[in-house]
Amino acid sequence: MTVDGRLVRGERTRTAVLDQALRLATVNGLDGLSLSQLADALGVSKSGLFAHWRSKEALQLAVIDHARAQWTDEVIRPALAAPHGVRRLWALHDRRLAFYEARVLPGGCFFANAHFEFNARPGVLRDRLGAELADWMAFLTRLTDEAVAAGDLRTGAGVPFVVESLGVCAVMQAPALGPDVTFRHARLALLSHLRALATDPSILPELS
Amino acid sequence: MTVDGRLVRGERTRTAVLDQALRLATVNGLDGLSLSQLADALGVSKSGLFAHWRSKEALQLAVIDHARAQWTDEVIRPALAAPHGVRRLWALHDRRLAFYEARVLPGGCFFANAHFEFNARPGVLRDRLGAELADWMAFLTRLTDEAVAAGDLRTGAGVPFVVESLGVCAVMQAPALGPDVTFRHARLALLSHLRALATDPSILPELS
DNA sequence: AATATTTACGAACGGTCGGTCGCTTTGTAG
DNA sequence: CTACAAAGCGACCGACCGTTCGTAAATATT
Repeated sequence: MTVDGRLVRGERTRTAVLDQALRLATVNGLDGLSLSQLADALGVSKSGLFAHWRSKEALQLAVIDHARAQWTDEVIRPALAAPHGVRRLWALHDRRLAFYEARVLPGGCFFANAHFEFNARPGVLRDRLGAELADWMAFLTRLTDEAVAAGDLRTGAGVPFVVESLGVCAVMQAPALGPDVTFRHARLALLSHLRALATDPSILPELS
Repeated sequence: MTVDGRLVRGERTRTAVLDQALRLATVNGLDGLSLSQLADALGVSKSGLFAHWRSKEALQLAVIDHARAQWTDEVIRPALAAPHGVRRLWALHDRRLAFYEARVLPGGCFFANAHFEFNARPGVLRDRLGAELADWMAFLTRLTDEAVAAGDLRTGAGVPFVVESLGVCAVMQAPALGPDVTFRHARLALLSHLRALATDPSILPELS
Protein backbone atom coordinates (compact mmCIF):
# COMPACT_ATOMS: atom_id res chain seq x y z
CA MET A 1 0.00 0.00 0.00
CA THR A 2 2.35 2.71 -1.23
CA VAL A 3 1.34 6.23 -2.19
CA ASP A 4 1.75 7.89 -5.54
CA GLY A 5 4.13 10.80 -5.11
CA ARG A 6 2.57 12.63 -8.02
CA LEU A 7 -0.87 12.52 -6.44
CA VAL A 8 0.26 13.71 -3.04
CA ARG A 9 2.05 16.59 -4.69
CA GLY A 10 -1.11 17.43 -6.61
CA GLU A 11 -3.16 17.26 -3.45
CA ARG A 12 -0.74 19.49 -1.62
CA THR A 13 -0.86 22.03 -4.44
CA ARG A 14 -4.62 21.87 -4.56
CA THR A 15 -4.90 22.62 -0.87
CA ALA A 16 -2.48 25.53 -1.13
CA VAL A 17 -4.40 26.94 -4.07
CA LEU A 18 -7.75 26.62 -2.31
CA ASP A 19 -6.40 28.26 0.84
CA GLN A 20 -5.22 31.26 -1.12
CA ALA A 21 -8.29 31.33 -3.34
CA LEU A 22 -10.56 31.31 -0.29
CA ARG A 23 -8.74 34.25 1.20
CA LEU A 24 -8.73 36.17 -2.09
CA ALA A 25 -12.40 35.40 -2.66
CA THR A 26 -13.36 37.06 0.62
CA VAL A 27 -11.63 40.23 -0.53
CA ASN A 28 -12.52 40.50 -4.22
CA GLY A 29 -15.57 38.27 -4.27
CA LEU A 30 -15.97 34.69 -5.39
CA ASP A 31 -16.58 35.93 -8.91
CA GLY A 32 -14.10 38.78 -8.72
CA LEU A 33 -11.48 36.16 -7.97
CA SER A 34 -9.01 36.28 -10.87
CA LEU A 35 -6.98 33.28 -11.96
CA SER A 36 -4.04 35.50 -12.86
CA GLN A 37 -3.93 37.11 -9.43
CA LEU A 38 -4.39 33.75 -7.77
CA ALA A 39 -1.55 32.18 -9.77
CA ASP A 40 0.74 35.13 -9.13
CA ALA A 41 0.06 35.09 -5.40
CA LEU A 42 1.02 31.42 -5.31
CA GLY A 43 4.01 31.68 -7.64
CA VAL A 44 2.52 29.20 -10.10
CA SER A 45 1.44 29.62 -13.68
CA LYS A 46 -2.14 30.38 -14.58
CA SER A 47 -2.38 27.48 -16.99
CA GLY A 48 -1.17 25.15 -14.27
CA LEU A 49 -4.42 25.79 -12.41
CA PHE A 50 -6.31 24.19 -15.27
CA ALA A 51 -4.46 20.94 -14.57
CA HIS A 52 -6.50 20.74 -11.33
CA TRP A 53 -9.81 22.36 -12.28
CA ARG A 54 -11.21 22.38 -15.75
CA SER A 55 -12.73 25.84 -15.46
CA LYS A 56 -13.00 28.80 -13.14
CA GLU A 57 -16.45 27.67 -12.09
CA ALA A 58 -15.13 24.26 -11.07
CA LEU A 59 -12.54 26.00 -8.92
CA GLN A 60 -15.19 28.26 -7.42
CA LEU A 61 -17.22 25.23 -6.42
CA ALA A 62 -14.10 23.71 -4.87
CA VAL A 63 -13.58 26.94 -2.95
CA ILE A 64 -17.09 26.62 -1.51
CA ASP A 65 -16.27 23.09 -0.38
CA HIS A 66 -13.05 24.32 1.13
CA ALA A 67 -14.80 27.15 2.94
CA ARG A 68 -17.34 24.76 4.38
CA ALA A 69 -14.60 22.45 5.62
CA GLN A 70 -12.83 25.37 7.29
CA TRP A 71 -16.06 26.55 8.88
CA THR A 72 -16.70 23.08 10.23
CA ASP A 73 -13.18 22.78 11.62
CA GLU A 74 -12.86 26.20 13.16
CA VAL A 75 -16.37 27.09 14.23
CA ILE A 76 -18.69 24.12 14.46
CA ARG A 77 -16.36 21.48 15.89
CA PRO A 78 -14.98 23.66 18.69
CA ALA A 79 -18.52 24.68 19.62
CA LEU A 80 -19.57 21.05 19.89
CA ALA A 81 -17.19 20.74 22.82
CA ALA A 82 -19.70 22.71 24.88
CA PRO A 83 -22.39 20.75 26.75
CA HIS A 84 -25.72 20.17 25.01
CA GLY A 85 -28.40 22.78 25.27
CA VAL A 86 -28.40 26.53 25.26
CA ARG A 87 -24.74 26.69 26.23
CA ARG A 88 -23.83 24.95 22.99
CA LEU A 89 -25.89 27.46 21.03
CA TRP A 90 -24.06 30.24 22.79
CA ALA A 91 -20.70 28.57 22.20
CA LEU A 92 -21.42 28.44 18.48
CA HIS A 93 -22.20 32.16 18.36
CA ASP A 94 -19.18 33.02 20.46
CA ARG A 95 -16.88 30.81 18.41
CA ARG A 96 -18.19 32.27 15.19
CA LEU A 97 -17.53 35.81 16.31
CA ALA A 98 -14.07 34.77 17.49
CA PHE A 99 -13.45 33.40 14.00
CA TYR A 100 -14.33 36.78 12.56
CA GLU A 101 -12.32 38.68 15.16
CA ALA A 102 -9.23 36.59 14.49
CA ARG A 103 -9.41 37.71 10.86
CA VAL A 104 -8.79 34.17 9.64
CA LEU A 105 -10.18 35.39 6.35
CA PRO A 106 -9.19 38.94 5.42
CA GLY A 107 -12.67 39.61 4.06
CA GLY A 108 -14.48 38.47 7.20
CA CYS A 109 -16.95 35.75 6.25
CA PHE A 110 -16.77 33.88 3.00
CA PHE A 111 -20.38 32.69 3.05
CA ALA A 112 -21.95 36.00 4.00
CA ASN A 113 -20.00 37.75 1.26
CA ALA A 114 -20.91 35.08 -1.26
CA HIS A 115 -24.62 35.08 -0.39
CA PHE A 116 -24.85 38.79 -1.02
CA GLU A 117 -22.73 38.56 -4.15
CA PHE A 118 -24.87 35.88 -5.75
CA ASN A 119 -28.34 36.50 -4.37
CA ALA A 120 -29.56 37.76 -7.76
CA ARG A 121 -27.31 35.84 -10.12
CA PRO A 122 -28.87 32.53 -11.16
CA GLY A 123 -26.58 29.63 -11.83
CA VAL A 124 -24.76 26.70 -10.34
CA LEU A 125 -22.92 28.80 -7.79
CA ARG A 126 -26.00 30.47 -6.42
CA ASP A 127 -27.84 27.18 -6.17
CA ARG A 128 -24.94 25.68 -4.34
CA LEU A 129 -24.65 28.62 -1.94
CA GLY A 130 -28.37 28.47 -1.31
CA ALA A 131 -28.10 24.82 -0.35
CA GLU A 132 -25.25 25.64 2.02
CA LEU A 133 -27.37 28.30 3.67
CA ALA A 134 -30.28 25.88 4.08
CA ASP A 135 -27.93 23.34 5.65
CA TRP A 136 -26.55 25.91 8.05
CA MET A 137 -29.97 27.12 9.14
CA ALA A 138 -31.07 23.51 9.62
CA PHE A 139 -28.08 23.02 11.88
CA LEU A 140 -28.95 26.10 13.93
CA THR A 141 -32.51 24.83 14.19
CA ARG A 142 -31.31 21.43 15.42
CA LEU A 143 -29.19 23.03 18.13
CA THR A 144 -32.12 25.19 19.13
CA ASP A 145 -34.48 22.23 19.29
CA GLU A 146 -31.99 20.38 21.45
CA ALA A 147 -31.84 23.31 23.83
CA VAL A 148 -35.64 23.26 24.09
CA ALA A 149 -35.72 19.48 24.51
CA ALA A 150 -33.09 19.75 27.23
CA GLY A 151 -35.37 22.15 29.08
CA ASP A 152 -32.95 25.05 28.74
CA LEU A 153 -35.26 27.24 26.65
CA ARG A 154 -38.99 27.85 27.11
CA THR A 155 -39.33 28.26 23.37
CA GLY A 156 -37.02 28.12 20.37
CA ALA A 157 -39.22 30.09 18.01
CA GLY A 158 -37.16 32.54 16.02
CA VAL A 159 -33.90 31.69 17.76
CA PRO A 160 -32.03 30.38 14.69
CA PHE A 161 -32.95 33.48 12.71
CA VAL A 162 -31.77 35.76 15.49
CA VAL A 163 -28.48 33.89 15.91
CA GLU A 164 -27.78 34.12 12.21
CA SER A 165 -28.85 37.75 12.02
CA LEU A 166 -26.52 38.92 14.76
CA GLY A 167 -23.58 37.04 13.30
CA VAL A 168 -24.08 38.34 9.79
CA CYS A 169 -24.63 41.92 10.89
CA ALA A 170 -21.55 41.84 13.10
CA VAL A 171 -19.26 40.79 10.30
CA MET A 172 -20.81 43.41 8.05
CA GLN A 173 -20.37 46.29 10.49
CA ALA A 174 -17.04 45.42 12.08
CA PRO A 175 -14.76 46.98 9.44
CA ALA A 176 -16.64 50.28 9.33
CA LEU A 177 -17.73 50.74 12.95
CA GLY A 178 -14.85 49.03 14.72
CA PRO A 179 -14.50 45.37 15.68
CA ASP A 180 -14.49 45.80 19.45
CA VAL A 181 -17.76 47.64 19.84
CA THR A 182 -19.42 45.66 17.06
CA PHE A 183 -18.64 42.19 18.34
CA ARG A 184 -19.51 43.24 21.86
CA HIS A 185 -22.94 44.34 20.61
CA ALA A 186 -23.36 41.02 18.83
CA ARG A 187 -22.50 39.06 21.98
CA LEU A 188 -24.59 41.12 24.36
CA ALA A 189 -27.56 41.00 22.04
CA LEU A 190 -27.67 37.21 21.82
CA LEU A 191 -26.95 36.78 25.51
CA SER A 192 -29.87 38.96 26.49
CA HIS A 193 -32.10 37.31 23.92
CA LEU A 194 -31.26 33.81 25.16
CA ARG A 195 -31.51 34.80 28.81
CA ALA A 196 -35.00 36.09 28.23
CA LEU A 197 -35.98 32.65 26.93
CA ALA A 198 -33.94 30.55 29.35
CA THR A 199 -35.46 28.60 32.21
CA ASP A 200 -32.22 29.18 34.13
CA PRO A 201 -30.47 32.32 32.88
CA SER A 202 -27.57 31.73 35.23
CA ILE A 203 -26.07 29.00 33.06
CA LEU A 204 -25.19 31.64 30.49
CA PRO A 205 -21.94 33.52 31.03
CA GLU A 206 -21.54 37.15 32.04
CA LEU A 207 -19.49 39.25 29.68
CA SER A 208 -16.45 40.80 31.30
CA MET B 1 -35.75 83.02 -15.23
CA THR B 2 -35.69 80.52 -18.08
CA VAL B 3 -34.13 77.08 -17.97
CA ASP B 4 -31.35 75.77 -20.12
CA GLY B 5 -32.74 72.97 -22.26
CA ARG B 6 -29.34 71.33 -22.49
CA LEU B 7 -29.06 71.11 -18.74
CA VAL B 8 -32.49 69.65 -18.19
CA ARG B 9 -31.77 67.05 -20.84
CA GLY B 10 -28.51 66.21 -19.13
CA GLU B 11 -30.21 65.96 -15.78
CA ARG B 12 -32.88 63.67 -17.21
CA THR B 13 -30.24 61.43 -18.74
CA ARG B 14 -28.26 61.40 -15.53
CA THR B 15 -31.27 60.27 -13.55
CA ALA B 16 -32.09 57.52 -16.03
CA VAL B 17 -28.51 56.30 -15.99
CA LEU B 18 -28.35 56.27 -12.20
CA ASP B 19 -31.65 54.41 -11.94
CA GLN B 20 -30.40 51.68 -14.22
CA ALA B 21 -26.94 51.66 -12.69
CA LEU B 22 -28.40 51.26 -9.22
CA ARG B 23 -30.45 48.28 -10.33
CA LEU B 24 -27.52 46.69 -12.15
CA ALA B 25 -25.20 47.31 -9.21
CA THR B 26 -27.43 45.30 -6.90
CA VAL B 27 -27.16 42.35 -9.28
CA ASN B 28 -23.52 42.38 -10.38
CA GLY B 29 -22.07 44.44 -7.58
CA LEU B 30 -21.07 48.08 -7.46
CA ASP B 31 -17.68 47.15 -8.82
CA GLY B 32 -18.94 44.41 -11.13
CA LEU B 33 -21.06 47.09 -12.76
CA SER B 34 -19.84 47.40 -16.34
CA LEU B 35 -20.11 50.57 -18.35
CA SER B 36 -20.73 48.63 -21.54
CA GLN B 37 -23.65 46.72 -20.05
CA LEU B 38 -25.00 49.89 -18.51
CA ALA B 39 -24.80 51.79 -21.80
CA ASP B 40 -26.38 48.92 -23.73
CA ALA B 41 -29.24 48.58 -21.26
CA LEU B 42 -29.99 52.28 -21.71
CA GLY B 43 -29.48 52.43 -25.47
CA VAL B 44 -26.74 55.03 -25.18
CA SER B 45 -23.10 54.88 -26.07
CA LYS B 46 -20.46 53.97 -23.55
CA SER B 47 -18.39 57.04 -24.24
CA GLY B 48 -21.45 59.21 -23.69
CA LEU B 49 -21.38 58.27 -20.02
CA PHE B 50 -18.07 60.07 -19.67
CA ALA B 51 -19.78 63.32 -20.57
CA HIS B 52 -21.54 63.09 -17.17
CA TRP B 53 -18.95 61.34 -14.97
CA ARG B 54 -15.23 61.61 -15.51
CA SER B 55 -14.56 58.04 -14.42
CA LYS B 56 -16.24 54.86 -13.33
CA GLU B 57 -15.44 55.66 -9.73
CA ALA B 58 -17.20 59.03 -10.02
CA LEU B 59 -20.26 57.25 -11.33
CA GLN B 60 -20.09 54.71 -8.53
CA LEU B 61 -20.07 57.52 -5.99
CA ALA B 62 -23.08 59.05 -7.74
CA VAL B 63 -24.83 55.68 -7.53
CA ILE B 64 -24.29 55.66 -3.77
CA ASP B 65 -25.87 59.11 -3.57
CA HIS B 66 -28.75 57.92 -5.69
CA ALA B 67 -29.26 54.83 -3.55
CA ARG B 68 -29.33 56.93 -0.42
CA ALA B 69 -31.93 59.25 -1.92
CA GLN B 70 -34.10 56.28 -2.89
CA TRP B 71 -33.75 54.79 0.58
CA THR B 72 -34.78 58.07 2.13
CA ASP B 73 -37.78 58.43 -0.16
CA GLU B 74 -39.09 54.89 0.01
CA VAL B 75 -38.16 53.71 3.48
CA ILE B 76 -37.33 56.52 5.88
CA ARG B 77 -39.89 59.13 4.85
CA PRO B 78 -42.89 56.77 4.86
CA ALA B 79 -41.83 55.46 8.26
CA LEU B 80 -41.73 58.98 9.65
CA ALA B 81 -45.47 59.13 9.11
CA ALA B 82 -45.87 56.82 12.10
CA PRO B 83 -46.22 58.46 15.54
CA HIS B 84 -43.09 59.03 17.60
CA GLY B 85 -41.78 56.23 19.77
CA VAL B 86 -41.58 52.51 19.41
CA ARG B 87 -44.25 52.48 16.72
CA ARG B 88 -42.01 54.57 14.49
CA LEU B 89 -39.16 52.16 15.04
CA TRP B 90 -41.44 49.31 14.06
CA ALA B 91 -42.73 51.21 11.04
CA LEU B 92 -39.19 51.67 9.82
CA HIS B 93 -38.47 47.95 10.07
CA ASP B 94 -41.75 47.06 8.42
CA ARG B 95 -41.29 49.58 5.63
CA ARG B 96 -37.77 48.37 5.02
CA LEU B 97 -38.86 44.78 4.67
CA ALA B 98 -41.70 45.87 2.38
CA PHE B 99 -39.10 47.62 0.23
CA TYR B 100 -37.21 44.35 -0.06
CA GLU B 101 -40.37 42.32 -0.67
CA ALA B 102 -41.47 44.64 -3.47
CA ARG B 103 -38.21 43.88 -5.24
CA VAL B 104 -37.69 47.54 -6.05
CA LEU B 105 -34.08 46.58 -6.62
CA PRO B 106 -33.58 43.19 -8.26
CA GLY B 107 -30.60 42.45 -6.02
CA GLY B 108 -32.44 43.19 -2.78
CA CYS B 109 -30.52 45.83 -0.86
CA PHE B 110 -27.91 48.04 -2.46
CA PHE B 111 -26.20 49.00 0.77
CA ALA B 112 -26.02 45.54 2.28
CA ASN B 113 -24.57 44.17 -0.94
CA ALA B 114 -22.09 47.01 -1.17
CA HIS B 115 -20.95 46.74 2.45
CA PHE B 116 -20.09 43.09 1.98
CA GLU B 117 -18.50 43.74 -1.40
CA PHE B 118 -16.17 46.44 -0.09
CA ASN B 119 -15.57 45.51 3.52
CA ALA B 120 -11.97 44.49 2.73
CA ARG B 121 -11.19 46.77 -0.20
CA PRO B 122 -9.68 50.06 0.95
CA GLY B 123 -10.43 53.14 -1.09
CA VAL B 124 -12.79 56.01 -1.60
CA LEU B 125 -15.81 53.79 -2.12
CA ARG B 126 -15.33 51.81 1.07
CA ASP B 127 -14.78 54.96 3.09
CA ARG B 128 -17.93 56.43 1.66
CA LEU B 129 -19.96 53.30 2.34
CA GLY B 130 -18.63 53.18 5.88
CA ALA B 131 -19.78 56.74 6.46
CA GLU B 132 -23.23 55.85 5.13
CA LEU B 133 -23.44 52.93 7.52
CA ALA B 134 -22.44 55.12 10.46
CA ASP B 135 -25.13 57.63 9.47
CA TRP B 136 -27.75 54.92 9.25
CA MET B 137 -26.89 53.43 12.62
CA ALA B 138 -26.94 56.90 14.16
CA PHE B 139 -30.44 57.34 12.77
CA LEU B 140 -31.58 54.04 14.26
CA THR B 141 -30.07 55.07 17.56
CA ARG B 142 -31.92 58.39 17.47
CA LEU B 143 -35.24 56.66 16.86
CA THR B 144 -34.49 54.25 19.68
CA ASP B 145 -33.59 57.04 22.07
CA GLU B 146 -36.82 58.81 21.19
CA ALA B 147 -38.77 55.67 21.97
CA VAL B 148 -37.09 55.49 25.36
CA ALA B 149 -37.63 59.19 26.01
CA ALA B 150 -41.29 58.78 25.09
CA GLY B 151 -41.60 56.10 27.73
CA ASP B 152 -42.36 53.38 25.20
CA LEU B 153 -39.26 51.29 25.93
CA ARG B 154 -37.76 50.45 29.32
CA THR B 155 -34.32 50.37 27.68
CA GLY B 156 -32.92 50.92 24.22
CA ALA B 157 -29.67 49.07 24.73
CA GLY B 158 -28.86 46.96 21.73
CA VAL B 159 -32.04 47.82 19.88
CA PRO B 160 -30.42 49.54 16.86
CA PHE B 161 -28.08 46.60 16.35
CA VAL B 162 -30.95 44.12 16.51
CA VAL B 163 -33.08 46.10 14.08
CA GLU B 164 -30.24 46.29 11.59
CA SER B 165 -29.33 42.64 12.06
CA LEU B 166 -32.80 41.34 11.33
CA GLY B 167 -33.14 43.52 8.24
CA VAL B 168 -29.80 42.52 6.79
CA CYS B 169 -30.26 38.85 7.47
CA ALA B 170 -33.73 38.87 5.93
CA VAL B 171 -32.55 40.32 2.64
CA MET B 172 -29.69 37.85 2.61
CA GLN B 173 -31.82 34.77 3.17
CA ALA B 174 -34.95 35.66 1.20
CA PRO B 175 -33.76 34.49 -2.24
CA ALA B 176 -32.51 31.13 -1.01
CA LEU B 177 -35.04 30.26 1.70
CA GLY B 178 -38.13 31.94 0.28
CA PRO B 179 -39.32 35.50 0.82
CA ASP B 180 -42.56 34.70 2.66
CA VAL B 181 -41.12 32.65 5.49
CA THR B 182 -38.00 34.82 5.71
CA PHE B 183 -39.70 38.19 6.02
CA ARG B 184 -42.22 36.73 8.44
CA HIS B 185 -39.36 35.58 10.63
CA ALA B 186 -37.80 39.03 10.43
CA ARG B 187 -41.04 40.72 11.46
CA LEU B 188 -41.92 38.32 14.26
CA ALA B 189 -38.42 38.51 15.66
CA LEU B 190 -38.40 42.28 16.02
CA LEU B 191 -41.96 42.40 17.29
CA SER B 192 -41.20 39.98 20.08
CA HIS B 193 -37.95 41.75 20.87
CA LEU B 194 -39.64 45.14 21.10
CA ARG B 195 -42.59 43.79 23.07
CA ALA B 196 -40.24 42.37 25.66
CA LEU B 197 -38.83 45.86 26.18
CA ALA B 198 -42.07 47.81 25.82
CA THR B 199 -43.87 49.40 28.73
CA ASP B 200 -47.12 48.81 26.88
CA PRO B 201 -46.75 45.90 24.44
CA SER B 202 -50.28 46.40 23.16
CA ILE B 203 -49.33 49.43 21.07
CA LEU B 204 -47.39 47.13 18.76
CA PRO B 205 -49.40 45.37 16.06
CA GLU B 206 -50.27 41.69 15.86
CA LEU B 207 -49.16 39.92 12.71
CA SER B 208 -52.00 38.40 10.74
C1' DA C 1 -24.86 85.70 -37.63
C1' DA C 2 -21.02 84.13 -34.95
C1' DT C 3 -19.39 81.87 -31.04
C1' DA C 4 -19.44 78.87 -26.96
C1' DT C 5 -21.14 75.12 -24.25
C1' DT C 6 -23.41 70.85 -23.30
C1' DT C 7 -24.57 66.40 -24.84
C1' DA C 8 -23.60 62.49 -27.33
C1' DC C 9 -21.30 59.44 -30.60
C1' DG C 10 -17.89 56.00 -33.09
C1' DA C 11 -13.38 54.42 -33.31
C1' DA C 12 -9.58 53.11 -31.23
C1' DC C 13 -6.16 52.05 -27.25
C1' DG C 14 -3.71 49.27 -23.70
C1' DG C 15 -4.76 45.99 -20.32
C1' DT C 16 -6.87 42.05 -18.14
C1' DC C 17 -9.94 38.35 -18.37
C1' DG C 18 -10.93 33.03 -18.83
C1' DG C 19 -9.39 29.48 -21.64
C1' DT C 20 -6.53 26.43 -25.11
C1' DC C 21 -2.53 24.16 -26.94
C1' DG C 22 1.83 21.96 -27.18
C1' DC C 23 5.60 21.01 -24.52
C1' DT C 24 8.75 19.59 -20.55
C1' DT C 25 9.42 17.58 -16.13
C1' DT C 26 8.58 14.30 -12.58
C1' DG C 27 7.25 10.15 -10.86
C1' DT C 28 4.99 5.21 -11.49
C1' DA C 29 4.57 0.75 -13.48
C1' DG C 30 5.68 -3.09 -16.53
C1' DC D 1 14.78 0.58 -20.41
C1' DT D 2 10.36 1.69 -22.02
C1' DA D 3 5.72 3.34 -21.75
C1' DC D 4 2.54 5.97 -19.50
C1' DA D 5 0.30 9.52 -16.54
C1' DA D 6 0.09 13.48 -13.61
C1' DA D 7 1.87 18.13 -12.80
C1' DG D 8 3.19 22.28 -14.51
C1' DC D 9 4.73 25.89 -17.83
C1' DG D 10 4.90 29.65 -21.71
C1' DA D 11 2.76 31.43 -25.62
C1' DC D 12 -1.18 32.67 -27.51
C1' DC D 13 -6.37 33.57 -28.46
C1' DG D 14 -10.81 36.19 -28.64
C1' DA D 15 -13.65 38.89 -25.57
C1' DC D 16 -14.42 42.46 -22.61
C1' DC D 17 -12.77 46.08 -19.60
C1' DG D 18 -12.25 51.38 -18.51
C1' DT D 19 -10.65 55.28 -20.91
C1' DT D 20 -9.32 58.78 -24.55
C1' DC D 21 -9.92 61.43 -28.67
C1' DG D 22 -11.88 63.83 -32.47
C1' DT D 23 -16.24 65.06 -34.14
C1' DA D 24 -21.15 66.28 -34.76
C1' DA D 25 -25.64 67.99 -33.30
C1' DA D 26 -28.44 70.78 -30.29
C1' DT D 27 -28.93 74.75 -27.59
C1' DA D 28 -27.38 78.71 -25.45
C1' DT D 29 -25.07 83.54 -25.39
C1' DT D 30 -23.25 87.71 -27.64
